[in-house]
Amino acid sequence: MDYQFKDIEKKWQQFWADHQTFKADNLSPKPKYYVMDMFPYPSGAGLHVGHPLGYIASDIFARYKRLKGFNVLHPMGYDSFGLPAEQYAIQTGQHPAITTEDNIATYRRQLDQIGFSFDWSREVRTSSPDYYKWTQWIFMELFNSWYNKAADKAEAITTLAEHFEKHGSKGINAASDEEVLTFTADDWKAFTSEEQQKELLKYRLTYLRESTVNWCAALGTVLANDEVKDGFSERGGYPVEQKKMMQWSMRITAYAERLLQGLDTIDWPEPLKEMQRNWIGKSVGASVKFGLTPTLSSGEGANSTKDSSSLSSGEGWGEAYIEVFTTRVDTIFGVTFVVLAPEHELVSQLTTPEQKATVEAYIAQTKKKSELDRMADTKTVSGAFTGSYVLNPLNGEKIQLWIADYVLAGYGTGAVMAVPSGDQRDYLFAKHYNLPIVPIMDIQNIEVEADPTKEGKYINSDFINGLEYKEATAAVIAKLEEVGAGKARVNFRMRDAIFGRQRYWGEPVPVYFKDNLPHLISESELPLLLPEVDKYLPTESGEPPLARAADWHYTLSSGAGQGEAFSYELSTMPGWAGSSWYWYRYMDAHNETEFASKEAIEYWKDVDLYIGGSEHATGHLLYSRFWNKFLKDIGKVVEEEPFKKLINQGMIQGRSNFVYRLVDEEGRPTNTYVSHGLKDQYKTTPLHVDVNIVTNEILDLDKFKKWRTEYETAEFILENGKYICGVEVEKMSKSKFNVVNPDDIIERYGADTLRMYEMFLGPLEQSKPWNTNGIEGVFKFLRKFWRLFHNDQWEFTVANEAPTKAELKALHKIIRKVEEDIERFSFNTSVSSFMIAVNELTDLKCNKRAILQDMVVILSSYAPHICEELWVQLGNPAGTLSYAAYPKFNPEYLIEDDFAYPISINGKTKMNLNIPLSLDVKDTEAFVLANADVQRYLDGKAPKKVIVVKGRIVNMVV
RNA sequence: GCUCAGAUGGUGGAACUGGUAGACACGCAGGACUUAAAAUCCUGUUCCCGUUAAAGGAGUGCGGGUUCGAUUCCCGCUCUGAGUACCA
Repeated sequence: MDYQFKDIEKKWQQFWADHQTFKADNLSPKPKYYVMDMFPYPSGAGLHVGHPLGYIASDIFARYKRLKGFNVLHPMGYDSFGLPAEQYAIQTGQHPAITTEDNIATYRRQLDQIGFSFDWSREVRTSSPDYYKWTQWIFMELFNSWYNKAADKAEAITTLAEHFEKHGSKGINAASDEEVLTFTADDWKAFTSEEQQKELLKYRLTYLRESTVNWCAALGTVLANDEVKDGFSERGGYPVEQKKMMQWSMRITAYAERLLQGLDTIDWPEPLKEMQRNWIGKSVGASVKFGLTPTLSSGEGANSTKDSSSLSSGEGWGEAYIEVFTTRVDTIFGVTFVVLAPEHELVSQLTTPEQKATVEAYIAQTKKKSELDRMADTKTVSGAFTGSYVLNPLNGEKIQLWIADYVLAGYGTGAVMAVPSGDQRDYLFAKHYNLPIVPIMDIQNIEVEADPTKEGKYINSDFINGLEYKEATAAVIAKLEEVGAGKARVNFRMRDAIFGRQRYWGEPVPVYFKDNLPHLISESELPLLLPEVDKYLPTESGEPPLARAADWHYTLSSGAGQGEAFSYELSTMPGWAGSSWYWYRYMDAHNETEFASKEAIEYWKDVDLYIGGSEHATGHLLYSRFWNKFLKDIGKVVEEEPFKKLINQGMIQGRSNFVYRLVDEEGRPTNTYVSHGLKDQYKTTPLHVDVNIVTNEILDLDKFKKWRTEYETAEFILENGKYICGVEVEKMSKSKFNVVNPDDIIERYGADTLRMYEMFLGPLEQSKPWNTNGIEGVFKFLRKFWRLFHNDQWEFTVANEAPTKAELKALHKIIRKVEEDIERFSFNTSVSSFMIAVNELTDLKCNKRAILQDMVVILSSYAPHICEELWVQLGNPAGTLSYAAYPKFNPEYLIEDDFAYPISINGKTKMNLNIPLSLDVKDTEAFVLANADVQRYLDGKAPKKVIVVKGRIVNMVV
């Protein structure tokens, strides 16, 4: 029979499902291999042809690894909490769980059609209670932990409480809030239980505190930094403003250094690592305290962070100071002013009465500027003098204190020491306000701009004069430490991640409030189920949707306060909560007593290959690494990094087609459409046309007329009897009529063709537009492959004779090629090689079992359905192909007796010459020179030089 | 501005450590089969000049360099895409 892909594919998909062919075993003597895809959010639109690209690549890899003898874990699930289902619920009143369920069904149907070798018995859904029970459990573990910097790991919060009990706050080096108390053991014991809890909260790895958040009014929720792009929400593009709110946060900054270091140990694309490094933003420098002047302290408006009374002590600096962060502490003698962010908390106190009006006007002006304006307008210099002065801690020099919006409140200490000779922003500021600029390097050129050089020797710099950069930095830091005015410090740009969302469709936070303090519910009460609500909107008083849940309160089953009803936390967890640990759930998806068993985790360990898009660089991929490190610290998992190797598949863009509608003199649209090549001779407007009625840019006129009623009577101006459409690459979207659905492709060509064509399109990592033109080539290839096994009457016919040398050569070439290609994720080149191999075997009229059976195994990772069918027809038991052995490459079959050397003169190839490979370099040269054609090219002259690279090339210089 | 990735026929792309540029496929042109069409098969297809065939020249974004030899390595530039942005 001819190649009937529909019957074949249906049959084998059914077989795999019925026999659970791809179920992975948690106990196996085989080496493990874990191949995972970024699980999808099941949107209402279903899959388009771009979505499965990465899944196909990972599936080929997973199937290949099975053939190579690995026990492969290749699971799939759904990231099913999220905003779109909730937005839909708000509009229609439909419960998000129902839409989510429907969407998952669509996704599953579409995925099944493509023939993936997923182990569906391990499917996870983040919105399912038996899954989010464990997300809540991890949250509780984080709440119960603090980060001990001395041990460089997370520890149980009880160890911190014990330390406070014994030693007070002394000797604790922890990741914590900024304002923690200093107290003795006796102080601690004297604290009320609430006071103790309040203090512990400042150390917990997930904590509640008043913080400035990205508030998106249109979405009614806060957003994490990575969910905000240029002042607008990443989803929906709504404006985002800064707002102070009581919020749950994750103390990811505790792990900043480990997150940075870990990047060097994993095999990820360099650009992606770079993005994470930038996001973490480590800078090494020093913090320096600029003391407030005593003159000021006795005057109006003086105050300090600690204790203003000590200012009169005459120390000059000491208790009252401005702290700055700098990466160039060596330039401290070039400081000519200090600048605070306008939002700095000490600004109002440090403004003198004379400057009050100016400063307040400036603050009002900067407040008006939106975040966007402030970013866009980096050229204009603006600021205001506070009237106050600070003292340089190393030479006591009196320095003006300014405010300016080029200093950001959220970075470092919100204050900078300005060195106009070395920093361009400080330079412009100094020029604009006529502040002094002092050179500090002998070779510095500061005539037109700042010169940040580290070369040369210091001048105007007190005790470091004449020194070089390295020794000067060390000397300054030593001196600062000696006088107690500063120390070496590392600063990170990364902030703690906001962990609450004022939304409905997310994991409830397992916390209730008693005396205004958060408490965990008991572990036995997990999962804390998402309650039913009448509407999915915030309440009239602005509380999150969960406040609408009737009768939703926490009651203590025992102890103090028993029977009393406490209110639950009303915000839910953000979208990234469920995706920050899901690879562990796949290891042991149905465990009811743990998130995954110890045995399962110790067997599977980590993800060997993770494939997904680069858009998750600073979100999911960073949070996942953070949670993984935490779980490692508390002894629940074994690897420091969760994803050993990661590959970003490129985005599949849309390829839009256009028709050109003629417009008349007055600019009114007509009913006539001009072909692309002639459109410049007319006045036209381009209109998107459905790419599914266009083939090789030629418009199907009948389909076009039927497409929409307005085109029913359309007329055309054709070129060469055809209507040619215009082309443009855009995002794939419904409104551009360029969406290609995999279902349609499978209907016409089958899943095997789709799989191979998606790979054939180009390198996996590269972004490229989808173009269905060309899919015929892959389809023809599969038919040609099928034909190798069949005679002219389409009867299955294979011969048992021994293969010829040529046949073995064709086979072993492809055995090696595909192996090499898959190992380096170059799937597109494999497809070409398969075509070459089948073309060769077709030319050789090869139908020998010894060749074809191995071909079936090699091709089966790419085109599994057709191969299963042929495998069985070859007489093998059904279902054994997936676990067959990849054929062994034998280099002997590729050994050649001679080689057609390209003979070139001065690097230009002139001819080819067959020369036995048994000849050595010298004999080869003689062989070439003896050739009559070569002599003709040389025109009788002897070449100056002859280069012979054995088995590659002969080059003659004349 | 900074960082990264990329630029090869009409199109998607190949050429792995410097060694025959354009594999493989699409498209296009011509042919076979057919009453015809579809399907299938065969031949050609980087460009220029020339043409029965040949022979010749140019050629991997642009300009230089290293080398017997460069799509590949080095320097400078242009363009495209992505990320990031007053980070002290």
